[in-house]
Amino acid sequence: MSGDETRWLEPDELETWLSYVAATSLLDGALDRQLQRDAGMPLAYYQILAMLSDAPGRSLRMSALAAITQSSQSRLSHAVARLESRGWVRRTPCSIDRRSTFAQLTEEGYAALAAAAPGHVCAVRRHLFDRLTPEQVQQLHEITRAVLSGLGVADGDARGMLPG
Amino acid sequence: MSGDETRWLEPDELETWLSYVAATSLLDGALDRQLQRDAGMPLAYYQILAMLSDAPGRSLRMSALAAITQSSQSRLSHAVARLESRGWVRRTPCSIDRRSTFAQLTEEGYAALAAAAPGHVCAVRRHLFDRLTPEQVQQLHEITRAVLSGLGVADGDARGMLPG
DNA sequence: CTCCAGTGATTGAGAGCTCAACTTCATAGT
DNA sequence: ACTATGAAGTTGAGCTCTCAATCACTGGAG
Repeated sequence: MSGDETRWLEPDELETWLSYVAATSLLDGALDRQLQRDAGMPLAYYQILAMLSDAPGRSLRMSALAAITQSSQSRLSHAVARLESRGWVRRTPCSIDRRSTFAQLTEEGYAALAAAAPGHVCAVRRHLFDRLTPEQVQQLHEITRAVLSGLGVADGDARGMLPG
Repeated sequence: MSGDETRWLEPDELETWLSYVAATSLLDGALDRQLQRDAGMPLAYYQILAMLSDAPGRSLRMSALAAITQSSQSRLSHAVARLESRGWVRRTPCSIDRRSTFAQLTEEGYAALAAAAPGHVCAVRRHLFDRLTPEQVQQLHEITRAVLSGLGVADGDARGMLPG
């Protein structure tokens, strides 16, 4: 903490960083707004429903669901409570380990996801994949994998997005 | 809206997308937590202070500040109100156009930014740039530029990050 | 001059998130 | 069996963000 040896960003790194911040926050905002407007749910809820729909029995332990959605347990607990109040998710206790709770997608939840999916995927295409060459998609994958490995995440943790 | 011609994501696109979502949300969370812990401010506030510090007179119109921080006017207004209550920003009316308001960084605000900057830049390095090759930095810049152009943003809008 | 559409900014309500407790339960050590 | 440690999940308070409504002002059009 003594001495001033901070390595500031190089000009090209700074440009990249500012561009990254702008792009990710705008992309996030655009997807969030699209889903909120057309499906009445924020992006975070869509991701929860999508992960559940892809799990065996459309059901997962809360802690597993938190892990694959990059969410804290507290955040997930609040979110599932709200999803449950809409009838999209049902919570059931686990008989093996009575600390655990399973979150299961209801039929209504599945229907809401299925209704939201086309518009969402279309928005992801329009804003991201339609703008990139196949090489850039590959590069982006490598880059995000590198970042993830630095944040202590094993690759291939997250699965599924399509309902079906 | 009739017919089911949704173009779902290809397997490699899906992989990339999931990896992207995980990486960006974790990176965002890590930077936010670092700043909140070490400097008592969220990332969004740091970005506001940083943009102000780089402006002539350390001062910008609210609408200009909103634009370069990718923030809605409402969000910025709330944020600046909170920053003002901490003494980090001062609001002054514009005499030319009396609808406008200038936000100016105070000395205390500059000091808070200067104190926060080393830790923040270090975290950006650790989590992002230290994990990428120079080619990947270049690729990331191209990719984010492509995304920005699709969201109606002219490049080079945002400037500055370092205090000084 | 008067009216009016549009811009800059603020406000309040409500939704969602974070952080720090706290409860309940499992398990390893003694 | 008894205790300690830690994991799973929930809760409440406080903070930030979004959305819609609103206020104040500007710049024309008639």
